Amino acid sequence: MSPKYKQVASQIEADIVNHVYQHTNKLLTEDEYANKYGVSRNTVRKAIEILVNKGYVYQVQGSGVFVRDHYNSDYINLEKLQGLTSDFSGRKVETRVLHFEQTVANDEVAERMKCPIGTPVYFVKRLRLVDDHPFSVEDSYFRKELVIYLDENIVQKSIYTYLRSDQKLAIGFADRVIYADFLDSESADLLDLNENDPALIVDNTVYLTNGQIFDVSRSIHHFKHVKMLKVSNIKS
Amino acid sequence: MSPKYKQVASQIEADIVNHVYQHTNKLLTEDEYANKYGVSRNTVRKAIEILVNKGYVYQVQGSGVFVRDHYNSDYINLEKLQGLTSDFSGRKVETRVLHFEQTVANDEVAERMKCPIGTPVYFVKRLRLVDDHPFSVEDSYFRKELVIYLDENIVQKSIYTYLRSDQKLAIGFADRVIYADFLDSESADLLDLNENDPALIVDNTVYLTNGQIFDVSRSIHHFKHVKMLKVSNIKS
DNA sequence: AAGTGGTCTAGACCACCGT
DNA sequence: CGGTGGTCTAGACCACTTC
Repeated sequence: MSPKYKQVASQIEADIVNHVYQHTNKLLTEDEYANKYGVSRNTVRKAIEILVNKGYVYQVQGSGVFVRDHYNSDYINLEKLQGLTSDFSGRKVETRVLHFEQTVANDEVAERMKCPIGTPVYFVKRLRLVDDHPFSVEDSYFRKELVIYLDENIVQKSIYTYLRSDQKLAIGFADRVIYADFLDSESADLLDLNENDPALIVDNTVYLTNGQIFDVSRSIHHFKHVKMLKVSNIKS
Repeated sequence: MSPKYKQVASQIEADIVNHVYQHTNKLLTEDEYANKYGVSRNTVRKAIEILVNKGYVYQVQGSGVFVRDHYNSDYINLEKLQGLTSDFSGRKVETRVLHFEQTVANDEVAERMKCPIGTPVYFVKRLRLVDDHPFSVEDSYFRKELVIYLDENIVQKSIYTYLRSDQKLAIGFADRVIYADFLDSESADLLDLNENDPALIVDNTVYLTNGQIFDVSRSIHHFKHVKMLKVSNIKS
């Protein structure tokens, strides 16, 4: 049972997607939603806050909440963390596992994971495709003591759904560092590009709620097909 | 007079920066802050939310709020929108205006600004340096009807501080699209790189609170010196 | 069982927008 | 001036962690 503010957010989001507010681009007032859904105004405000962060709407004090042009389905939204499938809903998203093994952290991985060299880890190399175009190559390492079990079947699907639901892993937060570099020859082959083309790279570090790092990954993206989007409000 | 929750956030932030919580990495409880500052618990929660978004702390239900390793001064934090000076506090940040003119939107700018071709705009080209290293080249366009006035002196300093304080412009929100591409030869010269090296590019679109676009810019970053950071929590 | 963060309410008052 | 979002309160109850 998800909390009320998320339910309200989903309902309003569905309305937006279905162009309910098309005429004026203006949402109902907070009081109106509070009545409509039988919740308090603060709950409505938390719901709207989610939509603001997802880039669906913007708020104007004294005036109302308005629908924005929202970039649909062409960008990786840095606000959402659920993975490609939700960013590219309606498009064909495919994952190929290129390599899966149980190994130990070398010096570079140990540094990124802040763990000793030689710590047991799972290594997964995957190629992601969107609409049959190679999209990104991802190298992931999972700390074995923390994820307990992983195999090639699980890795083929959504690793995070499995870790969260089946393993009950308490995932806390993640850092992503975004930068550009020359494309290496191996990734170039996989992405159908040339060595030394530009590459858009994301280094991802995922922490448990207790602050331990259990997953680091590096995604090398196809520079022609991948753009990231960040929506900002001028507050906080 | 800024709202209470921002004041509380600043105080706690100062405590964190001054290593007040170093021993345990644990903040006070929400009730303790509520008492300490004479505010309600919800106000404390809004304050902590800001710190979470800035990547200073993370929350664990039933346990407490904990200080994180925070990346200081090496990355552009995508959460903050205040510009380079605040990201690289303590380092030398320099801006050189390469070009300033009053002109009209061509088809590409008109498309990005969603305005008619021929709309009067200010064009500014600037080179940014950090610690004497070329950092990025930025082309900006401002819609003349909306910013009213701009000149070479203002453009040398913080354009946004001027627009906000002096022009009382109601800036609402901004989109940033991040991608990689080949470096063009002009930018390569300015950044002290070679043509066709990788480039990390950010297309920025800034809206007024009424939804109008008044500024678009494209920043071409030095791929060796620039990394962007996004901190995410596993909620919303 | 006690401590602590997460959700939710009902209501008050302020700040800003528009007519 | 009325409408609408922004801030703030005091208190209740739930969910999870820790002991």
